[in-house]
Amino acid sequence: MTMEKHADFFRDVYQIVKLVPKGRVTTYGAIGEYLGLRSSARMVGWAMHACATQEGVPAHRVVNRNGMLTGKIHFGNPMRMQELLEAEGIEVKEDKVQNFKHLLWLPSKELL
DNA sequence: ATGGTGACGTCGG
DNA sequence: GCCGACGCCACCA
Repeated sequence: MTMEKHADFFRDVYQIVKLVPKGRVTTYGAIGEYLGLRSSARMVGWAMHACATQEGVPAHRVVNRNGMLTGKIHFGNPMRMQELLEAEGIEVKEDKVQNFKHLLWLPSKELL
């Protein structure tokens, strides 16, 4: 029942995350806004938590609106998220994506 | 039922 | 620019 609703919600979120280009990042709020969830970015975070270890979803490309790696804790190893980003050429310093503004990928703009 | 918590964000001060 | 309040909504004790 509600599980199906959640499943739909998860699918929507994951689908967008999968569209984030390698070497770019997006935010919880941007995803929520694109899905018409107004400003319940928390739900996006909740969805991401549900897929934390799942394959095929580049969860490391989702950061908060300041470009900070607030979800690093949920990657098993706290360093994992940063490593994944750096492996894509993204520079991370003090848990913050450098040049964040330039790397930001907004579904509402770049997606048709 | 209720209050606290959280991968968040906006607004005031 | 930092801090607190508030809005958000699912989850958990």
